[in-house]
Amino acid sequence: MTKPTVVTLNDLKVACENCSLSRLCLPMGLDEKDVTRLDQIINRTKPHHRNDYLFREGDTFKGIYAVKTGSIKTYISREDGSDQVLGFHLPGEIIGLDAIETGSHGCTAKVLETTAVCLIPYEKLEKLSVEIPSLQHQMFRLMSREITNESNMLILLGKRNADERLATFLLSLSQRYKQRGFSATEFNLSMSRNEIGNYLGLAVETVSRLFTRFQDEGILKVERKHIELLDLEALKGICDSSPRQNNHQNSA
Amino acid sequence: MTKPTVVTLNDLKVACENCSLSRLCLPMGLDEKDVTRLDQIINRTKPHHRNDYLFREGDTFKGIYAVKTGSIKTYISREDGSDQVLGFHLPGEIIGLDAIETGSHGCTAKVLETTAVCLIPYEKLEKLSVEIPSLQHQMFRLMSREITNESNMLILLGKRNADERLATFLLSLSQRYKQRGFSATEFNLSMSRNEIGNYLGLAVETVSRLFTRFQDEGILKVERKHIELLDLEALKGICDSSPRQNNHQNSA
DNA sequence: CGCAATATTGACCACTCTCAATGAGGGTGG
DNA sequence: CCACCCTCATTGAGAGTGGTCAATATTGCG
Repeated sequence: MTKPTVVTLNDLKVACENCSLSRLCLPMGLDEKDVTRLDQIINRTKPHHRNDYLFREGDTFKGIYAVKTGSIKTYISREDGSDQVLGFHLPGEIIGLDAIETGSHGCTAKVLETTAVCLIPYEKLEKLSVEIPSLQHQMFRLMSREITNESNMLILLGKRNADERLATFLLSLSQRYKQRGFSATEFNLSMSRNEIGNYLGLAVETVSRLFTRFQDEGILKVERKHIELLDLEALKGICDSSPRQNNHQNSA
Repeated sequence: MTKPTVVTLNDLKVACENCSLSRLCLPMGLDEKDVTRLDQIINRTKPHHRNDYLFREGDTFKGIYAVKTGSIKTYISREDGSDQVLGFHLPGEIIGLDAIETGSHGCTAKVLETTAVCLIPYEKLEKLSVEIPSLQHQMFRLMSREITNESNMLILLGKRNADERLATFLLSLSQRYKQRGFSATEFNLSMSRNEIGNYLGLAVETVSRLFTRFQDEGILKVERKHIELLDLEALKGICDSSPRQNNHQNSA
């Protein structure tokens, strides 16, 4: 059974500061030798700049990326030119796990601001996972976490109104920054209003209006990219409000 | 790199007919001895009946379930009593991968109709994956696939109108049944209208109205649980229609 | 047989999208 | 260094999709 230790993506985040997955595994029982082996397969890449692509839809899958600093968005394009933003990826987070199955990327990863990433070649990672059981264990957990994250997103998009979506989104950013040692209440939004709206299934205008309203209500202060969360409790309250529809499908 | 073979969940589905994961691995290079080992760790359980629980939110994670026959829904409950259906799981599909990380289930799995499942104890599976590299490989693919599936769902909920959601849902069922060797155009809906609506982020009434309209338009014929898809091309056409909102967030 | 759960249908309305115009930065080039 | 432009953000007005409420089948189960 997986031990419910507190060790998870958090630790990976710390690890990534050193452009290494080492600390991801250390607490799982990896010895120094194994850590070194893991470090050795990781490619350090030079910093990427705004609008660079880490990979595009259809690209051959080379490996997974760990964000060191900066931020990345992943999205899928449709033929008609419309996009769907799948996620924003902050330092310490992993990108590309969805490409393992098919061997090619199903989405595009675009750099939002100057960003440093590590590339972990998948073939080597898989081989190493066979040799280092605790690495395999951690990989399973990482992917499991990803599935859980997406499930949470499904709830947000399926049942939440605009207020709840934006509040949830802001709290998510807050928490993720906090875990990384940054301020939980003051940070910069590296993505545009349009990208936020796209991600949350809302029109840009709705996002903009909500920012204005939340600000009027004293919940936050926002000035272009800079945002300050003044009342986290209020935001949490918004997230917990009653769902848009009270489905009674728990019948049978 | 993962080889883009056609071997994937499909094969697992066939495998599950024998209440075994064996055939999942056979094409990946497992020899007979390994297959036997895999078979040995799988628990065959007696059939479950409508409204039984495979597991509930908070239950300790014992292992993943493979659906042999029947169907399962997974959902998350909120304090206020409302639910969010996360998915419907047909024969050959896997449930519970999201619980690996935390060691306890984050959602509830409820039986929709008389259903047979296999329980694959996770600890044993993980150990075996270390010893059988191609099993580990397949596990990674399985989880990756799950992530991709959920991403697709995000698009559906984020950008699609009611017509597109229902059409996509029906085609998904169609395809999954087809892969299992059942009819792609005629099957029974084991879930209620309410559960469909909940899953798709729509009100029950909307689902009901859409069924009626699709029927009037000659796209399908539906009688309570029984459904017949008369015009698959029309359904596909509905899925490909223009998105609800034409976001231009692919600016930068 | 009767009640409860499910499904269907109609009327109404609210949330959020769409369309449109304006404002505010940020970058580029003269 | 300023003018211009282009993108992004904000704000307003109107419309439409789909949710809510309610009444009525329909079915299935005890």
